[in-house]
Amino acid sequence: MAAAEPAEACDVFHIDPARVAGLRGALIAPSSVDALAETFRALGDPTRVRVLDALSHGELCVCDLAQLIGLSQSATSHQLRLLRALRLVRSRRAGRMVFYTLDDRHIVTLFRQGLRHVEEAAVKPRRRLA
Amino acid sequence: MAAAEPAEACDVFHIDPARVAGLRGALIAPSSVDALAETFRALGDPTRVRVLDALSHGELCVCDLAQLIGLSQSATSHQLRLLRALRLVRSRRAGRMVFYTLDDRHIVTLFRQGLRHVEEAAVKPRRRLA
DNA sequence: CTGACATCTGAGCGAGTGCTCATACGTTCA
DNA sequence: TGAACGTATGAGCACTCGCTCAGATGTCAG
Repeated sequence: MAAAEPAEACDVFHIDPARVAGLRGALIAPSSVDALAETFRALGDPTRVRVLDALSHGELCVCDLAQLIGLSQSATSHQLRLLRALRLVRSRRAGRMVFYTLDDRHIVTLFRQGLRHVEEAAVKPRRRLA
Repeated sequence: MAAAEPAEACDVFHIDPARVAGLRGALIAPSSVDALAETFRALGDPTRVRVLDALSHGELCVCDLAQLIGLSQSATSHQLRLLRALRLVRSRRAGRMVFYTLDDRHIVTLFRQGLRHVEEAAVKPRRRLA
């Protein structure tokens, strides 16, 4: 456990070692970290936010969805495939059309919570990167 | 408003036009969409998830944080800069060291909500992309 | 001031992302 | 069966991301 690491950072911990040990155990498990990041990454694109937001109001076919958010049919289909793989949306075929719905209402909650953060952050002045 | 669009998708809406009109008004505003996506994108990376998760348990200096999550000091600093610009973390200098904290407890709520989705999705079998 | 330490920052590279274009697939209708 | 329609998919390209490396900045001890 205490093997020789790259030592890129300082050699020892500056805070209480006991607290560090406690922290190590309290951290989210690696597998959950990756799954969590994967989910958030899916929400981290304006196009997919629009897709999911539109679907949060009810079922839509690919064509209508594409027009609604101003995206090409192909691009919409590609995004839906990704969202479907992540189990964020679900598809249902009806004739030549395919209808999509949200597969998990948790997403709506995440959106609402995220919006709350965004709105609160909008009040304070945003810092610049450079 | 009803100008000639690229017409890449089908020419007309398939669902009730009235419902489409209602949908257009109910969608999240473009500026909010971008801000929301920007926030979620920040959470959509395993490294940043680890950083924020570690900080959710309390203040940490860059050095300790880097060691805790097994990342180089430089990479950690770069990520912290990004998170600071998004107002997700806040810094406090103490001598040569700089301590970081979460700047918004909403993030913790988002994590918890996200984990709930992840855990639920883990039960069902995941679909493949191809 | 000088050296040591903690952190920050810019440049640059390999990997990944989101779009378009062309085309294939599945369904309906004549 | 064949054409039309809605959707899905693969290839390719411009762009972005996250890391490392080298060096700058800021702080403290002697």
